[in-house]
Amino acid sequence: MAAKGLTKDKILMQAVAYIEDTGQPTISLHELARRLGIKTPSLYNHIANTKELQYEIFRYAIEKFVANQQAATKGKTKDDAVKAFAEAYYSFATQNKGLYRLIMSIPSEHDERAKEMAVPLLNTVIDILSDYGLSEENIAHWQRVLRAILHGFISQEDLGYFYYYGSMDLSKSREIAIQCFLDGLHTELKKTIH
Amino acid sequence: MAAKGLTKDKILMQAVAYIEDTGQPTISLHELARRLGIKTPSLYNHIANTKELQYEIFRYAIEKFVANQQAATKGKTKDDAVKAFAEAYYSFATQNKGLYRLIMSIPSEHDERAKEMAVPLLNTVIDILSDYGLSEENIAHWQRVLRAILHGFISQEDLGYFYYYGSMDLSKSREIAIQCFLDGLHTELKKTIH
DNA sequence: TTGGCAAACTAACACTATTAGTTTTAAAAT
DNA sequence: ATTTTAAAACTAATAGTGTTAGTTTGCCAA
Repeated sequence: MAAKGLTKDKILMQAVAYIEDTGQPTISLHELARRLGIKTPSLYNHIANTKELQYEIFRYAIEKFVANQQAATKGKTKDDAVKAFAEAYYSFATQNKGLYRLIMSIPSEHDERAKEMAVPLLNTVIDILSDYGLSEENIAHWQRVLRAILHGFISQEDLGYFYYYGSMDLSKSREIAIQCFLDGLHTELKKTIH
Repeated sequence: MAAKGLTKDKILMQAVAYIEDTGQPTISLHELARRLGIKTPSLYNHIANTKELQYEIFRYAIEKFVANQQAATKGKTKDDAVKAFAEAYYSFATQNKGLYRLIMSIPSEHDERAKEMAVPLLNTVIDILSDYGLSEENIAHWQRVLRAILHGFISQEDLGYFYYYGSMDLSKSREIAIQCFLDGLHTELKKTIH
C-alpha cells in the first residue's frame, strides 16, 4: 500500500489549506491525515514531528506575507510607503487570520531557527524606513515602533480588546494610529535635522 | 478520604503560583493535582472544567494588573500619567509573564464573559486620557493606539521579533515609542484646538 | 449512632502526539 | 520476467492531555 504519491509538499499544502479555511493556526495530525486519506502515523514517513511541520508552514506564511508587503509598497516612498504597508499588513492579517496567528505564535525568544526564518519580515519595514534618512540605530528603533503599533492593534482587535463602545470605527482608529506614528516620526526628524 | 480542606480558592492560588513561577500561562490539571496532593479527577469536585479555572485566574490577573496600574498613575496627569502607565504596564508584563500571557490569550472575540471581566483594564487607560480634553470618541480611538503600542511591543519582544541588531537597546526603543505616542497626540490636540 | 453529603477515589474514554514493528507495493536490478 | 529492495503505507501500543461515571470514605449534624 505504499506510494499514494504523497509528498511533504502535499502535506504542507493540505495543512495550509486547513489553516486558511478555518483561521486556526494549527491542525492536528489526525485531521491532517484524515484529509489526506491516510492513517495518522503514516505522516511520520514524511515529516519528523509537528514542530517541523509548523516550521514549514511558518516559512510558507512568512513568504506569502513578505511578498504581499513588497507588492503593496513597490514604487512608494516615505509616508506613502508607510501607509500602504500598514494597509497591506492589516489586510493580510485579517484575511489570513490563521497564518498571521501562526506567525505571531511561533518564534520564542530562544528559537534561533524560527528567528532566522523571520528576518525577511523585518527587512520589509527597514527598507521603507530607510527612505527617511534616519541613522541605522534609529531605523532599528522606529521599525520596532511601527511593528508594535500594527501588531498590537491587530492582536487586540482579534482578542476582542477593542470592543469598547461597540466595535466603534475600527478603521478610524487604525488611521489615527498610523497618523500618530507618522506625526511622531516627523517630530523626531525635525529634532534630528535642526 | 474526604475533606483535606481543599477549596476552589486554594486551587486558584496554587495555579497562580505555578504560572507566576514558570511564566507559562497555563497549568495542566495533572500537575495542579500533583501539587495539591490529590488525584486529577478530584479537582472536578471544586471546579467545573479547565475553562472555568482559566476564568478565575484571568480575573485574578486582571485585578492585579489594574491595581498595579492605578498605583503607578495615582496623582499623575497627562504626559506624566501616560509615561508612568507605560512604565508600569511594561514592568508588570515582564515581571508577571505568565499572567500577562494569559490576559492576552483568553478573550476571544465572541466570549462576552471574558470581555466583561476585562473592562476595568480598559478603564485605566481611558481615565488617563480623559485629562487631555479629548472627545469621547477620540478617547476611544487614542486609548486603542496606546494599548496597541504597549502590547505590540511587549508581545513581539516576548516572541523574539525585536532581536534585530542583537537585542539592541530595547529600553530606548520603548522610550521612543511612548514619545511617538505623545508627539502624535500633541499634534492631534493642536489640530483640534486650532 | 447513624445518616447523609461533600470530597476524595478508581476506572474508563476520547483526543492529542509519537514510536516500534510489520506489511505492502512500486520501481530498480538481475 | 523475476527478484530484490526500500519507501511508504499499515497496526498496535504508549504517554500525556481533559473529562465523566460510578464508588468509597469520613466528617458533621440529626
